[in-house]
Amino acid sequence: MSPAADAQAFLDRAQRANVMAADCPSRVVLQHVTSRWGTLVLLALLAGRTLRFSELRRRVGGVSERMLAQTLQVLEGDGLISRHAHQVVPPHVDYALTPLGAEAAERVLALAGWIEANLPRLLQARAA
Amino acid sequence: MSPAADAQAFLDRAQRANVMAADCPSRVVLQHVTSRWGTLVLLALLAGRTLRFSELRRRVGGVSERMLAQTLQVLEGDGLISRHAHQVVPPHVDYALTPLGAEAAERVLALAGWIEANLPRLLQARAA
DNA sequence: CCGCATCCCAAACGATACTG
DNA sequence: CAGTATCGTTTGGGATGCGG
Repeated sequence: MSPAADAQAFLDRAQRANVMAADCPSRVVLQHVTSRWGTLVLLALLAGRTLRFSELRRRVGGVSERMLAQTLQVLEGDGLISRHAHQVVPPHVDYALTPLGAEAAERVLALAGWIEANLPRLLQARAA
Repeated sequence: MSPAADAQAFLDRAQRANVMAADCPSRVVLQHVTSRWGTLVLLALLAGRTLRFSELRRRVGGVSERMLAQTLQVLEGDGLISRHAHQVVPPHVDYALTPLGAEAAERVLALAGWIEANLPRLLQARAA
């Protein structure tokens, strides 16, 4: 297959992105955003505007340092989170949502908020 | 602590459910809904109304039999999916969203749809 | 205070084979 | 067709210690 055809195939896939396709790049982003700690980090930053590492760790109940650092790196890699390290002693690093991240976080909030609001219904359904 | 106080504490937690708290039951539901295959199964059923096991397997690209069966059981346990087995040979089992599951799936669609629509921006951000 | 590196265990996952 | 059982591999994720 020619490079031009390769490029066209890539653009076609990118244009009609489909999470149901196993090899669509949108799957990867979806994994990151819906990952165990990814959702909670996005929610914490949506509520808190800009937070330090330790503040995030306190707000996201149960997360370990390792997982928080790793999650932040992944989301930063996707352009959803911005990281700003002040060069001081002791270290001081701020995290915030990018505009892109804020849009994603709002959708996550819609889902998480619905779950919180409907938890009684969900627990009742679970019992049955 | 008295049983009455215990019960009150439980109700308080249930009433103001908070996914940021490590021990909130809403966390469990969030995990299920945002799990790797959970999101895709919900999306497939939202688009397809009612689907058989093998149809779901075909629509959710890359899922194994094992994981699909397990995911369906979990979501059924949460009351988000209904399962109806016709007693015939060969077997015939239909899956569909419950009203509760449809509400959740719509929120998942909002998120997944945003990712699909903004994939070019996301891939560009990733490159930088 | 931040977060990287290492080690290690447990859970998740996929492939295959098998059953009603 | 719709699963279950078993196995082996991969990944997730906690604990600890170190460096900036």
